[in-house]
Amino acid sequence: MSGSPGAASPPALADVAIPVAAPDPFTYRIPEELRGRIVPGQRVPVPLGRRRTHGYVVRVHDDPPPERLRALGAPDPETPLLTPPLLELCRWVADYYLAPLGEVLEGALPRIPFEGRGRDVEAPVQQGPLDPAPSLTPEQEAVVAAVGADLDPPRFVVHHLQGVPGSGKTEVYLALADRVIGAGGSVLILEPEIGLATHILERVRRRYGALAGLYHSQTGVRERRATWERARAGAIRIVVGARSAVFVPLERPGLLVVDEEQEPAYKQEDAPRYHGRDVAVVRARIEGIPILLGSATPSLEAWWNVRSGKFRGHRLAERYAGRPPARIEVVDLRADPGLRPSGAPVSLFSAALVTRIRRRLEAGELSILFLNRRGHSTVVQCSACGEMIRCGRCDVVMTFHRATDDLRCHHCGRIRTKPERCPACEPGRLFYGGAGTQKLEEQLAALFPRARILRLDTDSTRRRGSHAAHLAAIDRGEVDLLIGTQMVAKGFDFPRVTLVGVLQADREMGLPEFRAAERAFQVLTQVAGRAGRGESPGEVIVQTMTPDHYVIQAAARGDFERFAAAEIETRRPLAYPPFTRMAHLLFDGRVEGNVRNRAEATAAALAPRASRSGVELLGPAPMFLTRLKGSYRWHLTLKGARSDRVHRLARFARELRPPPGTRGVRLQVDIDPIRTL
DNA sequence: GTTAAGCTATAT
DNA sequence: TATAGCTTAACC
Repeated sequence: MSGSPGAASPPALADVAIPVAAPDPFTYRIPEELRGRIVPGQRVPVPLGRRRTHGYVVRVHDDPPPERLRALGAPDPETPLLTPPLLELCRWVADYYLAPLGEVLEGALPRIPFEGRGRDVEAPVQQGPLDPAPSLTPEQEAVVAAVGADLDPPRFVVHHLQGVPGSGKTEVYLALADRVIGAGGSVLILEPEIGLATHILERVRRRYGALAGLYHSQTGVRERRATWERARAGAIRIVVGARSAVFVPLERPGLLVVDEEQEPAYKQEDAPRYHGRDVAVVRARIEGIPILLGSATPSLEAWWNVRSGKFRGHRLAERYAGRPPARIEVVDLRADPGLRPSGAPVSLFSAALVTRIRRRLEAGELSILFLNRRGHSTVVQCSACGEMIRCGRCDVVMTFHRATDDLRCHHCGRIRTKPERCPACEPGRLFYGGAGTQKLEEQLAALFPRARILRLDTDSTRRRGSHAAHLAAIDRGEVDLLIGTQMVAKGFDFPRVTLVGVLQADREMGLPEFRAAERAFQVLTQVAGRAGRGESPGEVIVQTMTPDHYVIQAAARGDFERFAAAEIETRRPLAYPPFTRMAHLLFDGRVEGNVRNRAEATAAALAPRASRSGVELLGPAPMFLTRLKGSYRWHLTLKGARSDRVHRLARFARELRPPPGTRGVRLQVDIDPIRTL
């Protein structure tokens, strides 16, 4: 290459990240006619092997080229799809989560057709007068003032708002949004799931009309692209969305909000396995703007960061309109009079719960009964030989479904017709044990034959639109008893609910994961928060076999501090997060021996490096769900106080060449894992 | 992701 | 010995 220093000719090479599972970008030649017109962030057509595909320019340069070099095509569109800060953010995601940059970029952008000059789609302008901003409580004002201080001039600070359910966190977000939008900036609000994002958007629309936009993976391609383009152009100034919205371009970004920051749904479970909340924090840092994380039950990590001064913490302790928090009563199922000698409850209901339900029915109020298990019977077992009906592809028992009169695997979806006799010992009779929402519905109907019962779980809301239809029926007052899985625990605001019954609180704490207790506390608090949002005070009954457990005790008192203080002391001696960072290595394949071999070989290669760098290596061990969808699963966990060292070891493991005897085994690396079952 | 090359189990 | 069926490595 000629390189006369003064008259620098435009670079001749471009690194292009292609959405394939290749770890590094590919280098292409920039043809003469495109020299000087190629910049990072552009999408370009490129040849790869014998086909033509597209990629994203991530760097232009004149470094020594690789042996083989092919030419890229004209960028389309010419305007880069990624602004420098978003490209930097995607680079960080690819590097931190060990994902190919091309795949990160592809996932960060909506589908934009080639040659399709970004025609601006008209926003649906419906809308009469907009809602005025309500006046805030002094508590809310104080938070707005504190966060607001970092808006102008903008400064990267992580704020954390802990507010009891119903304390008006959303109003705080919107008051801050008012300021940002008033000053010509834009705001991004992330919600953990699509349903919540849609729900919040309705509120935001009433306030900002066409300035508001919704963005998530299930909005149609057209709408998704339209929102993306309008946000980039500054026509939409407040975007509400789920995880993937963290990559939406914003004109003059002024504030990021992550609502319900503790929700595990922020973690994407397939590659790239990023955490929406954590990526949002990095984006705020890159953009140099404040970010506000909100929660009723903060993640232990966030709580710890507030304590250690890394985040600025704020509180909302009062419930809206001075409503008292629901009264929570813990019922010890072991002491219930209706127990069998074996200790198993005869019915799912304690006498206390039945009394309360009856009272609410008489008063014409709505009760929610929470059981986090769908289906009818969670285990079908032979009463003669003890054999349980298992999936065969997964290492789990199958659940009996009454509606379809069959058995289903909740992990792979396999359906098996209901056997009349035990498949193992023939004469044996089958016993339908364990309760899901369908059995609960049955027992409830037997107890209260005149009550109007609605069951809300993934089975009853599978059909498109049925979820909304059910919610509408509740709104119209056509339901007396609402049964549900965690679907009923989140976000929705039914003023008529005055009683919440938690059927099996212990269910939530049994999983062999270090976050099980945290998760249980969050779910219990959330579901309890559904009670007493209207005029009448609420009441919560928590049925449990372990009334003294610290999770139950703290949840019953609505005392997050008490929970966190206890939980942190269980994590400290075991060196779990927030004291450490983790990386999870999952090996899976059809041949169990090979899976095990690869896990063991990887562990052997990692062990000396791990001990040298102060990282703890757990395993190899078969996973809790050892077999899933026909694959065997083993895992290794890396745990250490230094994030960079844990990360480096995970990268090393990924780059290891699989030794012989490990054919057909896949390795999935998960940084900061949430689920490790 | 896609493709071609390489390898193994199984048919011929 | 041929071939399908699957895994691996490379793609710039």
